[in-house]
Amino acid sequence: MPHSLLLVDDEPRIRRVLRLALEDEGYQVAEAANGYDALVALRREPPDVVLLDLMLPDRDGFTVCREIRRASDVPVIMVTARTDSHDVVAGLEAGADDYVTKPLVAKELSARIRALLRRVEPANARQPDVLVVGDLTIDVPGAEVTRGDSVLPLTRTEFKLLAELAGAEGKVLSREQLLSKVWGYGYFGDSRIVDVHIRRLRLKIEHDPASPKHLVTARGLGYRLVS
Amino acid sequence: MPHSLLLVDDEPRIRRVLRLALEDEGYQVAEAANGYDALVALRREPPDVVLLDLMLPDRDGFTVCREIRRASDVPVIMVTARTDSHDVVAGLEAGADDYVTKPLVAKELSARIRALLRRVEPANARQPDVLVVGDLTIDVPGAEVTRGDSVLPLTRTEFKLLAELAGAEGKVLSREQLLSKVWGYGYFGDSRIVDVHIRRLRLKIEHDPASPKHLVTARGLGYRLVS
DNA sequence: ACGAACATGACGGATTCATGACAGCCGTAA
DNA sequence: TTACGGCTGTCATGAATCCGTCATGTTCGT
Repeated sequence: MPHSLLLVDDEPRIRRVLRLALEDEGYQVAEAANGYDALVALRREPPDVVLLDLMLPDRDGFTVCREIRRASDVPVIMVTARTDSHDVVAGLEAGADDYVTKPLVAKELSARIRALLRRVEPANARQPDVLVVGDLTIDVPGAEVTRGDSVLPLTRTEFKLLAELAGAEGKVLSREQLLSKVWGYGYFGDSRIVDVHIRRLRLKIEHDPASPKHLVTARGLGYRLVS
Repeated sequence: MPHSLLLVDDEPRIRRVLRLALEDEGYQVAEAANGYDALVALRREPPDVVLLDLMLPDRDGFTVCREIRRASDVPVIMVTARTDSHDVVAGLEAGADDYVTKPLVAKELSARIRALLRRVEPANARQPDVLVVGDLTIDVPGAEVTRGDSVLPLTRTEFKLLAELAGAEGKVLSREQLLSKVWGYGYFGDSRIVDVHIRRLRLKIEHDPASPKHLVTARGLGYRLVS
């Protein structure tokens, strides 16, 4: 899913130029023409980053930035024609994360947005890395697989294999794909080793390993995990 | 406690000017004259922010930045005379958080450092001071572990190890991760040392050290602390 | 029915970890 | 200063178990 930006500037022409450039970089762009609209848009549809011009018709950008900060932690980049160092300091003190001056190069703005997102994302991406397939619960960071409340005693290779298959649930993964993901790219042994570990996995996770219901063979293609 | 900066620049004169200006702003400044020294200083005494010049005698700043990123998440601000937008993009892509051009105004640099710290600090400060795992209470600032109302006599290394594992409760930490967190990045001995200290910890915190219930080994992966 | 692809079971070598012992180091107390 | 005790890193050993390979049996698609 693309990252969303909120572009706040009163000049329709500048908005249009920036929007096109940023959409070209793969962002989804919303617009606001003044501080009030910006705050409304911010609350209605929180973007990943706000691009804020300093000169706005209703109130100046510093004030808007402080008001944004009161309501949200969203990253703010000030985009303005005022190159004075004093303004930079004021902008950053008002709570902005970055301050770039017009005329600006789209690539640079995009790079700054990425840098900021790179810094902010991990805090938001606090989703527990737990996969659920059928009655199996796969705790990736904990390297543990549970069914009901019993822990399945998987070995390292078995766990990695299962985790890969579960991460692509329903999709067929070829032996080669599994080899490179589980065993690493520098492996030159027989790809039949996958079969053996699949079997060992089946013995542990299938109710009837002889006729697997979850860890299914895709003859001639590879294997597939279904719930 | 003041924030610490690592200033990487080959020009002694520039270092002196920046150091004075930044100390004036209340920062504690360490210096490195080249990329190698920077990496050494980084692992010996991790700063809160790195200020990195692009032109260094041994290797260029982009490379140094990437090498820093491989070992650490520390905020990096590139400080350089090269104003070309292409360099800005390259610097940010190399993992830098910000890019400012000389000649620079101390107040602006300071404001950018503050903005960056403002963004980064909360992520680091999210670790609570007292961790509770099972019947153990781990007082991190007090460096004390209690069970019930008796204090467990842990050594410094044992305590750090336990604190790291408790901070990532339930997650498997590899020997390498533990080595870098407990022993520091600059340790090149046998990683089996982790095993030995794990054992010593078990003798002190497990009721039956021969079959550990809390400090569990994840064969082939590392260790994990569970309640 | 045939060949190819996969399943199955077994085996030996290789990893991996637990455990106990030991020497160097450091700070403390005498 | 010296002696001492506790902490740390290293090592050797042994046991557990994991992994890759192979030989053989079975199934599937054509």
